[in-house]
Amino acid sequence: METTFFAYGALPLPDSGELGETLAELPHSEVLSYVAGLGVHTAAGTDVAPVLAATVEEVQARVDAIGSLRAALPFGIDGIVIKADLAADQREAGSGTRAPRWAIAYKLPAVEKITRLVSVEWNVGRTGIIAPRAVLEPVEIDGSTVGYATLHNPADITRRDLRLGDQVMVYKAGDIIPRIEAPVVHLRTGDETPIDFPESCPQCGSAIDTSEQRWRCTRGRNCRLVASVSYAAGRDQLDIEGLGATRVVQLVDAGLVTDFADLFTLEREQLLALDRMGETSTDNLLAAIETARTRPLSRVFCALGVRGTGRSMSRRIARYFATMDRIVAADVETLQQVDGIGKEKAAAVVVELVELAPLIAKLVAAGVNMTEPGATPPPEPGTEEAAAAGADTEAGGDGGTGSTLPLAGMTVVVTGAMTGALEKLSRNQMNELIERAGGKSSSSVSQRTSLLVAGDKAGSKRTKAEDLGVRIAVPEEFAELVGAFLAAGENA
DNA sequence: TCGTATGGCAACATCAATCG
DNA sequence: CGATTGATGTTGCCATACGA
Repeated sequence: METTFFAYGALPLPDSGELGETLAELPHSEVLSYVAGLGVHTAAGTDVAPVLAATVEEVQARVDAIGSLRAALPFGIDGIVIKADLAADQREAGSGTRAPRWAIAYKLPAVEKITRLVSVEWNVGRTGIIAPRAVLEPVEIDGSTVGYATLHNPADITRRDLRLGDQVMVYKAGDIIPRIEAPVVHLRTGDETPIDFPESCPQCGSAIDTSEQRWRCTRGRNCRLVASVSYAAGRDQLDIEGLGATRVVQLVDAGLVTDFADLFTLEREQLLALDRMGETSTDNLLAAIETARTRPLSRVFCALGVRGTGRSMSRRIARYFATMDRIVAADVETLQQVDGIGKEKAAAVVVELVELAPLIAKLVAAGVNMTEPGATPPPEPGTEEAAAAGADTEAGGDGGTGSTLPLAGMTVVVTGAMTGALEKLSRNQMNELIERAGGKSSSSVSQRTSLLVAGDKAGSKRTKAEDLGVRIAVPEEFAELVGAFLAAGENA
């Protein structure tokens, strides 16, 4: 079958040089003309070509015109996009995390069909949320066969007074996701029955927390191990290719995985023993897991599945704290420094991180990366020590010249045997490294010490640091913290 | 107090890779 | 070679917490 596409924009490749800059400055209309000039199809050659509109009235007129042309078009449309033409306007509007704010869709009404609501299933998600899903008598809508539709939550069912056996209006929201619009009340026969709500978690039988609109199993993320692990392996988290739902179920059933940290200690023979896991799949999966070990902190943190922290929030948190240690050590006040975290979310995060401590420890033990590349942590809060160290003239806030150094304002003590990237460094070289990174090195632990780098066989200094509550880092973490300065020192 | 950004979820078709 | 599996793209809706 011959396929056609219409270009709706153009983006430069990273190395397109001058063209990249030109494209970024061109009004959208001219970008499209340019693309059309290259011989690429655009909507310009159709009956619903883009037009420049200067007023809201003109926009409305064009929307109406296109709407009335819809049925006669040789292709399907679900709406009309209204865009800011000038590059400067687009920049000013910017983008949210989902879509640009300078382009907005006017949606035409979707095509509807009537079918029967057969039953309702209750699915438990990775967070323990119990979501109702309607089972429909299959019906063809706009090229695909619809058999299910989400009902969101119990209140939604009540609000719309849905009953089993009802004839319901179904459409595809955005021409994609099936959705029940409403029951067709006048088609009722009297044989319809109420929809039963679950009284205990359909997954594990535990109690249900009904205090919010979305009901949750009281065991939360622990209710559905399979869902938690799948989420952790997902594209926006650890991105482990080849680990789909079926594989996860197998691993859990075989008892090989009790949390997602177990993925990192899987052995080849264990995987080969699973159904439909041959040599190729096994080796690919193992390689994917190895890669996952080095994902940035933002993704590892996201994989934990702390409620209210998805992709965006996890990135902000990781950038702010730079290491997992710092995130875990953060109190409610510190967490609120992160954009988008207020009182409630901060408290929830603290509580969940306590629960997750064993899992995090397990991940650390498995060698999973716990740092965010390129992120510089803020100066330690509770800065009496830092202030006393006298190195925080720039921490006051007016300047900021030296504040980009990772150890700015910190007093650091080294003890024990270094490992990893720092293995070959003498104590003196370590001290140099600390100072290059903006810190002050010292040889004894006191109240004024901000960080103790403790290697193997660390002794009394470590004990003292623990007593005083001084932050302790293993050499590997420290190496991450000062990575850039490490390379510089080696060459010198 | 209210507008809004974000998280979380859901349905389906389609294609490529791999297993048995 | 047929069957199984995973990956992917697409977007509306809802609830909630943030933050001005």
